[in-house]
Amino acid sequence: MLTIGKLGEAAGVKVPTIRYYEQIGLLPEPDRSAGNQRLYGQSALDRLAFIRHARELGFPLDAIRDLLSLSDEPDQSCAAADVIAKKQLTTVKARIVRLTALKAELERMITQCAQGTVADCRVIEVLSDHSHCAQDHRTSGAAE
Amino acid sequence: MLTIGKLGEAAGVKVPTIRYYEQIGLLPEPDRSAGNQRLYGQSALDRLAFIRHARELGFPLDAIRDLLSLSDEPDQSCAAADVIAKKQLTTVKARIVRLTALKAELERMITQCAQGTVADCRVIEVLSDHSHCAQDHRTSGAAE
DNA sequence: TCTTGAAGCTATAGCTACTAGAGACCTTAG
DNA sequence: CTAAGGTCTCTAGTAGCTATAGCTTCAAGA
Repeated sequence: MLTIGKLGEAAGVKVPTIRYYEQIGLLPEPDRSAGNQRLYGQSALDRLAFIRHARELGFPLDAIRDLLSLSDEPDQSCAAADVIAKKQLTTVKARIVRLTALKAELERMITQCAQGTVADCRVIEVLSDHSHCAQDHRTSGAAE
Repeated sequence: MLTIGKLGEAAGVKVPTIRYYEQIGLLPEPDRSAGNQRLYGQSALDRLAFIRHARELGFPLDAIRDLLSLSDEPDQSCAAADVIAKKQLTTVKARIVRLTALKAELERMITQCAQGTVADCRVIEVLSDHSHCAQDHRTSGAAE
């Protein structure tokens, strides 16, 4: 049996986050010790690792909730989980495109900065005037 | 003179967002009409466009606040602006590395999903068990 | 056995960067 | 003059945590 601290350590999740996941119903309420402290078994560790891993993959908690409900009912089709993963892949691809454009823009700004005064600073100038943009980075969604 | 709606349209920023920026001190309090409505001039438009542009490049509002205060004093060195931009570039680069690993992982998951039941669905399995990961995507910070 | 310090508990508030809603008021086109 | 739509303030909500306060419990050393 693991205390919440050990569980967090094992799964790589901070203690308040575990309590938060319990609060929003992602993790079931665990058994308690005689002194009211949470005690976790292997299944909680697996579930938490699942959640953490999905978070790392960029899944929002709602999608994770769906995935967990799928795995809680193993007779269901995997198509639903596949749909979720594909949706995430689309999001991730879009973010990469977006960030790559931002990177180019930032690099351009920085290399052109002559280290003089603010009056002729490229960083400020580029930010002030959209016409300086090498690419139109207004088109692919929010910057995050 | 522009009303808040026209200003938002001109800068590509939603009206509540403008009021929010004013509230947190990013935009100065504008003059008001006889009927208490905000009226903006060119300088507000410039400033708002700057903010929006910096947001699009992923700068957090705190960094934008710093950049704005720098641009208010054009005789200073622009080294500080350079530092802010470089920090942002580092963040963006890290996110790209991270998201690229996630993309590979999701693609692998999807191709391996046999479209059967959840019991043999790799999507669930891969997310449950870190050892299935093609790359270690644990190393480069939070998923956002 | 006692004690001390870490770890746990609940509850509440705060964070970023907005967004949405309620209900009243102002402005402008027809 | 009226009606529609823009604007006003204020509050609360969003995601996904993180931090704080003030308390209790647990494990290890003296």
